[in-house]
Amino acid sequence: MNDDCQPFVTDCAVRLATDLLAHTWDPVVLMALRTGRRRRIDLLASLTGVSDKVLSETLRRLVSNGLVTRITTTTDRTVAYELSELGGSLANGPLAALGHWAVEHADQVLLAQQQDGASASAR
Amino acid sequence: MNDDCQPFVTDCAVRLATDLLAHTWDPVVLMALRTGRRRRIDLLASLTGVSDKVLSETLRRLVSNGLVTRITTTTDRTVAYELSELGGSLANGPLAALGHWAVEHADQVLLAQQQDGASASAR
DNA sequence: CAGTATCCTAATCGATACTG
DNA sequence: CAGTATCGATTAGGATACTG
Repeated sequence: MNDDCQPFVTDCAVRLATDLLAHTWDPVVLMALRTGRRRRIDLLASLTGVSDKVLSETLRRLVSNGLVTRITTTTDRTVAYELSELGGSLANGPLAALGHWAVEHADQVLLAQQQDGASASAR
Repeated sequence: MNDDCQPFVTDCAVRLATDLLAHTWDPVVLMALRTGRRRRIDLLASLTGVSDKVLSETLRRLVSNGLVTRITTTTDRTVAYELSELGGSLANGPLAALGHWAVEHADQVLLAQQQDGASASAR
């Protein structure tokens, strides 16, 4: 897939993971599903900013990648999504770590961006 | 920036981090810089698949976000890039964790993708 | 409700050529 | 060497309307 990446395994492997999270809403949906099974409409309501279409694409992609399981209840015909074991290991491990990092360092990132913007407009 | 995200802080905060890594080569360059200061042309050679232009954009963006520092040696006029403290905390922390996760779970992801592809083409 | 189909805009990425 | 400019192809994402 990205076999042409490079030298140390993890340098290249990280591409596999970041590709999994590359689409804007993939990581957000994974985070949202950490608390348990959710229905499509619940996700649509709780994730401000996702469009109907994009959420569909996101869910389909997450299912395709084996991170999320689509559950059809035969009794009342409802559909729900939940993290697979694989998805859970990603969401509760590295993804959560990324979230914590973001919380701790957000101010530094925003500061750097502002400074850059300021110096750029000063040119 | 993405203040309109949502309920639990980390659900939204993760967007800040994934946005930082959203562009294909951002995480790869960060990983490559973990081993120390590198010159632009070295990166271009060691990262198979990056185009000249995209590497430039990537480096500029990483510098803008405060993750990478651009170093100009006044003596011999060379230019090099290295991780900032902020970038190091990301690359050696959560990003490395993501790399390890990818190494351990790559086969599962690829398997899921293949199965999905197989069932999709069987329809 | 879940999910798909269309249309449209903006942004990425690659290739190539060019400047300091 | 570092870095920018331009063109073209591809794609992501939003809005909206429609089907099972």
